[in-house]
Amino acid sequence: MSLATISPLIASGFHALSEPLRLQILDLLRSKELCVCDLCEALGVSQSKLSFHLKVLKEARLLRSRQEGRWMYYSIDLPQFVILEQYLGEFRRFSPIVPARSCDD
Amino acid sequence: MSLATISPLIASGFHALSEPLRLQILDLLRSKELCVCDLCEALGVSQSKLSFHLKVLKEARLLRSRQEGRWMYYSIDLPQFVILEQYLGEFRRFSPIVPARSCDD
DNA sequence: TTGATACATCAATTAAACTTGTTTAGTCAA
DNA sequence: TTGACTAAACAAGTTTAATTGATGTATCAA
Repeated sequence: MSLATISPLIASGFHALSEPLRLQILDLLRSKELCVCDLCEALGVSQSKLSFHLKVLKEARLLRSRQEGRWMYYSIDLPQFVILEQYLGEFRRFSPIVPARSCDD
Repeated sequence: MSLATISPLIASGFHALSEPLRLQILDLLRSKELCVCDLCEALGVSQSKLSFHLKVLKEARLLRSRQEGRWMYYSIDLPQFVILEQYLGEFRRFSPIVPARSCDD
């Protein structure tokens, strides 16, 4: 993967991950999918607020949604996590072994 | 690593990574350290603007700086990249194999 | 000491993100 | 149908982040 051509999805992915509440949402969804009302209750935030952040996560392709009756279930959309993980991993390939210079820190 | 207790550094790390210009800066620094004027010239942005973004990256511990005479050299600070990479990797451990459900996409 | 260079910081403005309350649309049971 | 419920969409207002231009500090060479 060339880092010179940075996909807009990369930046928006990291942006989606930059909010504490959104990280909490992802944490809750790690093991199982949940509907919005479950998340609302678990996080103690308003539905409207949650809806905004779920939209950010979904547009960054970190979440997918599935409707079942009147409930909307959200779950982790793994591929984009892998892409972001690999993006960060690229930095290891070109940098000296950790820690770089320990002599004069 | 428990995801329930989210370090502020995690969120600020992802925040620092959420800006296209900051990603470009990191890209330029992947293979070698550079001084601010090198980055200024390579990116075609004002020194003041660059200084602001370098500070964001440094506060997120993605960059380190080293002064040599009147030049300030910036370079990748790898450990935090590894931490963020591992944070993303945790999501793979609990989710089904990629791709999750390929039947009805 | 003077002037030039390299960079950081500040204050003011602009832009983007987030919050909150309300409205709209879809689902389901009675 | 009606009414209760769930979630998305919308439209404020508020907060936070980014940009710009000017100023400040340190280094170095003349």
